[in-house]
Amino acid sequence: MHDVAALAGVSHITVSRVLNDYPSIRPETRDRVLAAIAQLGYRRNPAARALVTSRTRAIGVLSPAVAQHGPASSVLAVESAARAHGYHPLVTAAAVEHDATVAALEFLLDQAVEALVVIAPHETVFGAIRDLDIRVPLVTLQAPDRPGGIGVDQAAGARLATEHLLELGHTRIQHLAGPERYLEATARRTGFADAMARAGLTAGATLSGDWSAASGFAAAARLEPQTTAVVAANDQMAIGLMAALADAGRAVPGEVAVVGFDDVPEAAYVRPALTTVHQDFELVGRRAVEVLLARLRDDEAEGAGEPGATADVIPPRLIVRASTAPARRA
Amino acid sequence: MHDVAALAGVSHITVSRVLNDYPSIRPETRDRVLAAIAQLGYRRNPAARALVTSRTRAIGVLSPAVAQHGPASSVLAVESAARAHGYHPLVTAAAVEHDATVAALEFLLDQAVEALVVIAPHETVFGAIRDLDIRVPLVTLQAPDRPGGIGVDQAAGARLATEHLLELGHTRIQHLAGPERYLEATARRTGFADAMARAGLTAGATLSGDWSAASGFAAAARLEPQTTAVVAANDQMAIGLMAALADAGRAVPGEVAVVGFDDVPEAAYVRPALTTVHQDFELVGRRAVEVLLARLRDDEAEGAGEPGATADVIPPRLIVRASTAPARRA
DNA sequence: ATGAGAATTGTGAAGGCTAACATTTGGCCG
DNA sequence: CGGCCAAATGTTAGCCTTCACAATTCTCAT
Repeated sequence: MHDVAALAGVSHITVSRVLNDYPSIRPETRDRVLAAIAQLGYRRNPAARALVTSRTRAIGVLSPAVAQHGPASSVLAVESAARAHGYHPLVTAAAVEHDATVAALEFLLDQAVEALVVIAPHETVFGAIRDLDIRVPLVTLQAPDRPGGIGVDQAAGARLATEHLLELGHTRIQHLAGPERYLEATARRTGFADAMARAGLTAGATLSGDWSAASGFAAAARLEPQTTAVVAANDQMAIGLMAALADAGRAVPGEVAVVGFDDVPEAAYVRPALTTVHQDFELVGRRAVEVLLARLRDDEAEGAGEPGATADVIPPRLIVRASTAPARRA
Repeated sequence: MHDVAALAGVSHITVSRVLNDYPSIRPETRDRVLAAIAQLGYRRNPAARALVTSRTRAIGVLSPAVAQHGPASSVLAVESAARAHGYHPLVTAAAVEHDATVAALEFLLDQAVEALVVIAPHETVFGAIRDLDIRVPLVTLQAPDRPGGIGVDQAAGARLATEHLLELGHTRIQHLAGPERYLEATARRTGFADAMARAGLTAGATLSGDWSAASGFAAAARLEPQTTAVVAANDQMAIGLMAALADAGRAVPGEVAVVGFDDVPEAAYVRPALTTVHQDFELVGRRAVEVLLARLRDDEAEGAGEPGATADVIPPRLIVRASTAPARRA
């Protein structure tokens, strides 16, 4: 910076002002400085900047350590939203274990992130958050019923899926749930149970998987004989389940109708095409960053009067495809 | 840090030494400092640290802006490898356009990353790299034939897939290629062409898609009537293609055999299960970080004597499933 | 012209940390 | 029991920015 100033024939503070779009700078001076910067290939040192402003402009992102569509989309959305606001994301993946989660959060906190986004949270994360006494704004994605939660209403999505099957005349329905500790999994299960209860029906036993197609495949063996429809907690498991049914010679949707959740890009291209619940991950990510930045601004303005945890609920959308059909009359 | 020092009854430099595992500190002193740190919940300011050491310990990751399995896995692998070495990743997604790529790289460089990883590079990236005069170590993933490239041998993978079809007796084979500007796409296309040429066969017209299942689906319409097998440049397109074939009542693999690429988790659970080429993304990511850190160490040791661009090639593996079968005799 | 006020630029300090050098403490040998 | 060396700890300065305040220059109305 010193060199730039010398080359442009100004003081270092003028360079700083040009860099920060300070209003009252003579255009000619600005040009001279800009030229010097370009000539020298100068880049401002973010560490020095962060030191003096005490703002890192970093947002920590805690994501599950899987390459699945949902989390990956969320990371992407958060990333681009953050960047659009001049922030940069520090992405860290962690397994579900308490220690790993704590370590990952510690890592992010050590980097002095100004805010945190937790994607696809599980119970452990909340424990870790409590243990750590986190002082930065934090949102959790896809758990809109929790304080600080933002995302698609998971329970509503599962309800939608279930009601779709009910409307088709199904009465013997089972739920293929995700791992218990994931908030998304429990919310979806609740939504399913709600819809069944509301219809005055008793659900079949809950099957459970680990989000993977393999676990959906395995779950098929535990399907009850009278079941005519399954609400799967995500598309991967639904796809695995359909594969197992196909292998067993049981027609989908003829004998068993299947609904997924997430609307992964492949959902429309498996056969039969998967009826599923679409989530707007892009919007969720953008909204999360907006909320975070707003809270950051509030903190800056004055410590008190925090608006608290404004839950932000985005409605899901049912996409009907070929994997669901009316129940055959008994 | 000052407060910690006061509480522990030592000077700030001793605190710094404890934090940095400096050898000669009396164990008792260390414990006292550690206790003070814990009591105060003190965290070292990374900006100040970076300022004085002039090391940010940040690695920039440029990834394509898609939530697909391949890139997502690579990001994840790079992330965990970097963290294991005390670095943190700055992930930035960019579209393929030149300007977007330059902007993304500029962004990373502005954050003073010490090294760069470019995932799934396309031609534009190399142009952008040239334009920017990048002075930090850089590796490109999945383009092992380029200088600084690390990854699975894409051409070899496509060759493997093609040879598998040839062994099954297929002679009328078409390639469903990825977007032209992606290095992975061209390498795979080359591998396919090689294998065909070696077998003395003429390939059918090259179909092209954009990596998506939808584009694979659309490509089915352009399949030549005599074609009995297709080598798709990725699994998504293969899945889309199979869906279209199923809709058209053409049996897979009976009438048309299909091979994919990537071995996405769903590949084993579509029906027919997809024969594909497996890549060890985890290993690629780890290797990339290792190479980068080694180069960083070398730079530190002395400017000269750089080992140059050590290309690092990882072999792919063919996974045979149900979507390929012997060609029917003519 | 001349002074007021605005516009533009400059000076000095500080932010939290580590490196280099300086000092103190403790152990051990003669 | 003094002195010397190594171990342990302290002092000072500086990394590169930005902020607060200060000084200069310019523009006009009088």
